[in-house]
Amino acid sequence: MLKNLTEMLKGVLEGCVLEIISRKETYGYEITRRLNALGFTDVVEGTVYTILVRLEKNKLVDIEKKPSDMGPPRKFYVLNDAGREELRRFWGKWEFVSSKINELKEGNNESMG
Amino acid sequence: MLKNLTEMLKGVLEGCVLEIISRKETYGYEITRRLNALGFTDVVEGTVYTILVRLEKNKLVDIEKKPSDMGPPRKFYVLNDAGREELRRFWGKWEFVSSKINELKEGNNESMG
DNA sequence: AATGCTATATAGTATCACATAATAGTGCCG
DNA sequence: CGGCACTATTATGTGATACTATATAGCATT
Repeated sequence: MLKNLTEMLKGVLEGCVLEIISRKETYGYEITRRLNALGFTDVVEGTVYTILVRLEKNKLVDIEKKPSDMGPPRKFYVLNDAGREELRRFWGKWEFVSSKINELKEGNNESMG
Repeated sequence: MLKNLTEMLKGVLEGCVLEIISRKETYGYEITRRLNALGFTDVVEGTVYTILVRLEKNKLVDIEKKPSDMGPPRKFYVLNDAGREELRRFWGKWEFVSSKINELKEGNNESMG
């Protein structure tokens, strides 16, 4: 698979985590597996947990601890209003940036002087 | 226009600069104007020059200094073989990452367990 | 008791875009 | 001439982010 996507994931991985949480209440370990299944095979738990800590610090999520019969207790995350608004902004940025980059890739040079 | 695209541009701005250089021999100031015209209005010269220094350090470009009748001399950049290969790899990564993110956005969840 | 899977936490690192400022050439206007 | 605007490059330092590496711990199977 493709290697070293690190830099390209900066600024989008947090948005991906927000999107995943928005779908259904979930927790760090499961989010990591979800990202791996998506194709981001090199993303590890440590990376996701730092993002989750950041989301909590920025008050974008509500948290609830629940027992698991598979191992230690899980911390479940749910988007709050601020989180949903942040997710909306993220997709707005993504639409903008990705469309511009694809424009550059396709060679649409009309905007040039 | 959209604000604070900084983090999302990490890992892609260098690729954009490579693509712009691949089109025709050009220099830092002009590349900055090109990116601004593309829509990345907040990108400033300082940012582009740090990228150009990096490209030079990584031996992805050949450089030629030429006089200008508009101001100080210009440093023109041309992709070499390594630069073209790096650009190819960049678009490969971009295709991969952007397709996966769009997949997540559209809600294609088949890949989930 | 050892291994493996599940589950979270955190200190430290590398990389990158960006802020800021300095330097310098050209042309214009007063 | 003096200042301003535009062109053009260089360099120092900062902040944000993904990643590395490690530690801790519950549960199940061997």
